Amino acid sequence: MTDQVREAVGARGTVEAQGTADLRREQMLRAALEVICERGYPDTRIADVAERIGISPALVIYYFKTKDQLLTEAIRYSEDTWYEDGQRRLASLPTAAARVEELVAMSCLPEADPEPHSSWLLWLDFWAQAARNPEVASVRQKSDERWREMITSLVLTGQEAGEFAGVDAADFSVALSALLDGLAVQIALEDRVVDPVRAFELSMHFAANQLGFEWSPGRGRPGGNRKPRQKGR
Amino acid sequence: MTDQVREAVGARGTVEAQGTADLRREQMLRAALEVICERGYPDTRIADVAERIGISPALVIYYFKTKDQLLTEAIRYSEDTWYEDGQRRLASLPTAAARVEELVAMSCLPEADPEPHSSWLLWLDFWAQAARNPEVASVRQKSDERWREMITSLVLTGQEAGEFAGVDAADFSVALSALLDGLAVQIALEDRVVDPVRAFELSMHFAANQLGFEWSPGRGRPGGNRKPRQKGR
DNA sequence: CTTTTTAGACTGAACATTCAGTCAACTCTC
DNA sequence: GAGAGTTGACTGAATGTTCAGTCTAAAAAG
Repeated sequence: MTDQVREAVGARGTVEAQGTADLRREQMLRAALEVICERGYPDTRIADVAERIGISPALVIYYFKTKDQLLTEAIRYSEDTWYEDGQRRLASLPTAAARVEELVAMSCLPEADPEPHSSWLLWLDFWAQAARNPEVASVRQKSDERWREMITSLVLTGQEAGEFAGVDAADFSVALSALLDGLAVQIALEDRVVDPVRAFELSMHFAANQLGFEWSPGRGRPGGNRKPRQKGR
Repeated sequence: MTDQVREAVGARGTVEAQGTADLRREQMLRAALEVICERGYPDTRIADVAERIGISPALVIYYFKTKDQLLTEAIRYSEDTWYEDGQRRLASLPTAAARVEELVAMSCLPEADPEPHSSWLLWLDFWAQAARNPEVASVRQKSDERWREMITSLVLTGQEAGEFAGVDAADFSVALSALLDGLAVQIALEDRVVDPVRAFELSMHFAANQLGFEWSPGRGRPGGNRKPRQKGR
């Protein structure tokens, strides 16, 4: 066991039965995601991710047979953790409206996200890559369906509870997810007129309007219990 | 004057005072856009665009000092022609509602577009590139503002004419453009559940709802006077 | 009107670099 | 000592860019 690996084990809380191999893999996946965010998917070199964790490039190939596999798995990893994180967050909220709010916030407010380095920039590379790389395309398809189903079932339970009006849940999920995607582009690209808060409020107005519940900004959400928003890129 | 260039002059209708140099440039820009659509921005080689018009790679560099400049200008060219095409289309329509419909159609329905090879895939590469390439970023910013202003002024004139309700035009333009962008992603990536027609109708419902005008599908638009939609990719 | 010059368009071949992937050896740990 | 983990050195292919010219058409000179 290398010093670096032992160090990593010591640092992380949830370790247990994960072998050193699995640890290394995850370490590399995280590093890969960081590099992708910084340099972009196509310009990510295996030397970069190796350097980031202080190992030889050859070792990256030892774990992932090819560069393509590394990047593909990194994307998958990112999507999975993002999704799991989302589910965890929603689970703890009482009302459907609150869950909608959280969901929209997840997609709009860059609240110095913790573990998963899911910058919005990742999305852009992700989409561009999905256009030609079938492997990535299938990851995206699955991920998108998951996301839409999350919205759909959220709407349905809200309707059953009498919180929401009777719109078509499937249509709404397509519309909301598209709206959020489009806003995410602007946020990622730091558009002058579409800042995160505006995107958030705009999305919430749309949701509240469509689903027929009351919502007004400032209810703790933006500028509330969250860490201060990071500046610059 | 080369045979190829002479040929090009003969082939095009609107030539006039465009020197052979300008012709060549445009020819290369078009070729570049085609290659970008096929292979993706980062995988576009100057050899590809050279081969496509039967010239030497060196000539491409002769016109555009670097590969980066070629690609950047290609993007700019694409955006400009798309915008001009849009303006032309809208200008000929009588009512504001019809113009909104056309605008949404431009963004959703892949109607075997004519001159500008503006596939939706281009958008994705465009965004991804804008994230790190400042030159591309400024092109996108300008292009996006233009697009939003197009919507805004369209809404304003519609309101003055009494066609539309009194929503905030700026907010609406942000929302609609984001919605269209998000749907464009799904269309470009050929999502199973978000086909162009559904995206079109969904967007129109949103617009009609927000702007307060009547709209129902099937009024000539999808499957109407347009060329049949192309299949596959 | 003919010859010479010039300038722009264009090319083939080389150059230089970057990088993914290979390999043989070395080093831990069990 | 066996096998997983790890590395430095290397290679081979791809590809952007340079360069030294060639070719052609028009301008200038005679």
